[in-house]
Amino acid sequence: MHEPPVTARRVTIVDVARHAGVSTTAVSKVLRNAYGTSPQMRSRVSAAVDELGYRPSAAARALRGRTWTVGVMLPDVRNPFFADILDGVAEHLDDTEYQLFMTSGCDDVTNEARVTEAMIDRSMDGLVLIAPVSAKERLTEVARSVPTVVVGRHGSSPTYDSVTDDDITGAALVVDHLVSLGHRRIAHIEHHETDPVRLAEMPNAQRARGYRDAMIAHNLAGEIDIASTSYTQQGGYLGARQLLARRIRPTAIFAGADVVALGALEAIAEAGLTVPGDISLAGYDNSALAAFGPISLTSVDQDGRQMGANAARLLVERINQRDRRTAQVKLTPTLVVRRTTAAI
Amino acid sequence: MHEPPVTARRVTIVDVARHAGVSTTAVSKVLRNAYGTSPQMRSRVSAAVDELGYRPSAAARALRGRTWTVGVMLPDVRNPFFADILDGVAEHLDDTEYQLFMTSGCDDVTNEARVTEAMIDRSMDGLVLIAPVSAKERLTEVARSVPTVVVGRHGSSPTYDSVTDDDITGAALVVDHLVSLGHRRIAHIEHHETDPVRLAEMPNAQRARGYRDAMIAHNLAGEIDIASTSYTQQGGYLGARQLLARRIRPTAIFAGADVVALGALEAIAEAGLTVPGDISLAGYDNSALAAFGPISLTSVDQDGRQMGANAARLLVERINQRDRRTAQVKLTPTLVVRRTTAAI
DNA sequence: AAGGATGTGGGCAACGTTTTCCAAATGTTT
DNA sequence: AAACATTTGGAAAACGTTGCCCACATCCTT
Repeated sequence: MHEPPVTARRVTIVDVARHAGVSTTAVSKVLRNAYGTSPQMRSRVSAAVDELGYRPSAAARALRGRTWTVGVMLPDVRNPFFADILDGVAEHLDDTEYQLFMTSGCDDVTNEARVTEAMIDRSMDGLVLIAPVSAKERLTEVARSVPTVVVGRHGSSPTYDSVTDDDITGAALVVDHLVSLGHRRIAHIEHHETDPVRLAEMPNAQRARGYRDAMIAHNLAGEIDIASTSYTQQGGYLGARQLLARRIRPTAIFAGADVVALGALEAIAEAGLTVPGDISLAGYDNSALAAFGPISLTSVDQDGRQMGANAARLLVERINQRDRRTAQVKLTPTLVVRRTTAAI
Repeated sequence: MHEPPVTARRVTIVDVARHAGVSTTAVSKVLRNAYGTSPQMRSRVSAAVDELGYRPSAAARALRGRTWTVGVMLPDVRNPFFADILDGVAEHLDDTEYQLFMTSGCDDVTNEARVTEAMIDRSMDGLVLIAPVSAKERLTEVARSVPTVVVGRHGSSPTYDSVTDDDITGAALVVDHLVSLGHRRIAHIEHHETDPVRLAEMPNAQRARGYRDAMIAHNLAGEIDIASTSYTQQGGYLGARQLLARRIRPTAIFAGADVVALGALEAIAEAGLTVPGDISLAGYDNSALAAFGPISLTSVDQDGRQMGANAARLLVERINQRDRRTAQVKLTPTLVVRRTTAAI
């Protein structure tokens, strides 16, 4: 099928003004409900807007001030935890004029730079960066040119707000739970990290630290056993294989993320062992996967929705008041016990 | 004396022009490598651009021409199949100047309207609409004002291109497979649909039709049995319960989507039956869930990546040539046999 | 009744690009 | 050497908003 392009010219503020018999200034004022408009004019302009089906050009607005657009940088759409955060952001933003756009697949520093640049180029009013891996200076720089909230990365900055989960507490919850079930040989699969800043700021590093601290607190320093791979299903598989090959096998594994636990599940099944009969397993994130019946994974719940909502709130606040002090919101996780952990 | 402003002013094309000692026109030409620039000028301008770290304002560009932005409307980030499509789009677009932004959570007509409006307001150069539910007239209207590709919806339009999977063939693949295993009582769980246009265009309706046609082709018209619920886990659960309550139980269930199969799995387990011992089960989409070891679901693979890549290709083509005829790309699915289907 | 406050509406200059034009310089053909 | 074609670079007008002004009309004080 085919149809010649009908070049329907866009309805502009000028058309509305002419149609209502007022100036463009007047229309603009009504649209933004600015000071200096009589009820009579307001209704005339509104009528014209409706009749003509006028919509303001965000592009033109961008040149003057706001675009009513906020960008969310997502490392990976496939991670359901990020989807929770997104829900929270979206929910909060639904009550406002802002429209949310997101990007995905920013797994490295180069991509992150490209995406943040792209968002700044498009004059977005605010940015939410979820679990960014860029250098701190880079983030600080970005936040200097546009209001920014960083989610899921510890540490404070003079230019951006941040929202995190208390990963140290979360890890401790898991260890406490396993210890209370009688476990002592509790191993951990972590995401490998060497860079000092990232060791301090990335959630994975905090979880590993929380695990260590909690083990020590339970007088189990000697039982600390960490497989250092990555926060992927593959990483979980490999990590679990490492741990299962130990001379004395752990009786419980704390995987740093739910996807890691999934990979571990495969490795455990492959080794002919059962969960939680032979070995207990806990994850982190309480994603939909963890809740899924046949899997039913004990996991730490971060309430991503809440994190997202907080991020959106902070962002809107900062857009409206750029010079207010930065804030750090830290939420407390909870443990959701399911069927992959049991008494020894 | 006043202090200099804290926020560094943006570097504009004027700054570059001054720094290079040429006109803004010249800079613009070099940037877009337009006709009428000497090699000497090109190098001077490029040097100035680099030295000043200049980046063109997409906002300003939008007012004149392209924004180099394409928008992808995603119904739901949580559906991993959509993520595959997204990967395909992103992969293809990475080779171009275009930046991709997406929205999610457009589950109804109102939201879809809001999102498409928002994308048009922001002068995006092109739109990819994934499995939209809006009325066809609405989509046609949108496509009239901006190049648009619709993914996952059958039927052709004079204004937009479309990319689909051949759902009828896909459904037939499942039926053929089950018949070859000796099954005759093969039931189907569909997403309920009444609207005539949607009945013709939505993938779910096509799958139901493919199921019916294939059954008839195998002389099994009398065995056709459909539970009409929805493409959700809950829908799968309820649908399977309906089917299991039949006087003569089906020996195989073809679920219209992987999530539906998951729900069905729960219902089957609840009824004290095993898969594939008592009953065979197949899904559609070959999502990561289907591939996941413990589940290992037989499913139809749509190659979302390929669909996305095609969509991106068509979109860029149309952006560059708005009056070319619309095209419909239909891809052939394949069956991935796993452990939920077995001989009777 | 004069003066000042307040309310109401519009003119106009940005904002940062792109895109015609157009002029000058240079090259090529008679 | 004149006429014409091509190349090179710039001036200036959009594009659709917003926000700072200013002008005028009312209304309220003294």
